[in-house]
Amino acid sequence: MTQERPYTQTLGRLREAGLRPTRQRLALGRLLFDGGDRHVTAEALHDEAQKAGVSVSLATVYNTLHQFTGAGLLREVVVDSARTYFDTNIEDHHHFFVEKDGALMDIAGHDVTIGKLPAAPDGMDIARVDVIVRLQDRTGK
Amino acid sequence: MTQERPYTQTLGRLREAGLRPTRQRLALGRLLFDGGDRHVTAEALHDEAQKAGVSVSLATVYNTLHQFTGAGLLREVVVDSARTYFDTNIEDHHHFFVEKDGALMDIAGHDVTIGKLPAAPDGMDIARVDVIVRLQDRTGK
DNA sequence: TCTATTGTTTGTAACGATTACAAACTGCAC
DNA sequence: GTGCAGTTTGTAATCGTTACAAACAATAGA
Repeated sequence: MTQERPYTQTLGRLREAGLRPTRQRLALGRLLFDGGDRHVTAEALHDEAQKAGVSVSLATVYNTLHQFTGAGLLREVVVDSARTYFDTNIEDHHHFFVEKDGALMDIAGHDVTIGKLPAAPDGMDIARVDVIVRLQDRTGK
Repeated sequence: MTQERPYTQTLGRLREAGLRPTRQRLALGRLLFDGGDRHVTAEALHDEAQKAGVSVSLATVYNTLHQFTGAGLLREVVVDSARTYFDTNIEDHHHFFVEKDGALMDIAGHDVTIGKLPAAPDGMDIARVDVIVRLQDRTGK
C-alpha cells in the first residue's frame, strides 16, 4: 500500500508534464487520480467537480482531459460512438464494455494474450492494439 | 469466381431480411454489396449515391444503414468517436485503423488469435471481441 | 386494375457531444 | 508589484446523427 499525499502527487504530475498547476487542473487531477483507476466522460467529470464544490467550466474540463491525455496522464478509450471515455489507467490493458448501460471495466493486460497478429502495412507501425470485449446480459441483452 | 447478378443478389438479401425492396434500398444495397468488402460512413455513402445519380436523402441513408445492420447485412465498427463506420464484411474479423486519415482495413479472423481471455462477469455473456490495431506512420504519426 | 393499408422516404428541425473563440483572468518570472 | 504568456470561461458554432410529421409507394386483396 503506497498511499501518497494526493495534492503533491497531482502537482508533481502536472509539473512533469509541463502543465501550469492551476486551481482547475489541480482539482480535476485530484478527482481523477486520487483513488483507483477510473473511466470518465467530460460531462461526468464536470458534474462531479460541481458536486465537489469546484467551479470549473465544461470547456475547461474538455481542455484539461485532452491536455492530460496529450501528456500521457490519461488514455482515450473508443468503445461507443456516442461519447468519449478517458481512462486513468495508462498501463497496457484492455476493456470489457456493456453497451446497454455504457459500463466500462478494465481487463489487466496479462489477462488477454494475443497469439498472432498480422504485420503492419508498408511504412506503418502498430501504435497500439485495443481489445474490446463486448458484453450482454445472459438473457440476450 | 462466383459472380452473380447484382440486382437479384441484393433483392434476395432484402427479401430474406424482410425489408421491402424499395428503389432506395436496392440502390444502396447495390452500392454496398457489389464489389468487395467495404467500410462506409453514412455521409460517404450518401455522396456516392448522389454521384451515381441515385436520389436518396441522407435520412434514408442513415435509416437504411441501421436497418441493414439490424438484419445482419452490415456490421457497425467503432474505432473513431467522430464518425460511425459500417462494414460490409460480416464475417469474424478485426481491423487496422489509421487515425491520421481515418482509413480502416480488414484483418481476416484467422490472422489474429487470442490465446487467453478473462471470463465474462456474473450474469453476462461475451457478445463479441473486437481487436483494433491502431497504426501510425513509421515516422511517428 | 383499383384501393386500402402499412411500411418508407423526405426535408427539416432538434439534439447532444464537442470545439472554436475572444475576452477576462491568473501563474510566474523579473 | 508589473507584465506577459498561458489559462479559463461563457457562449456561439459545428458536426454527426436522430426525431418527426407529411408525402409517397409497395403489396395484398377485392
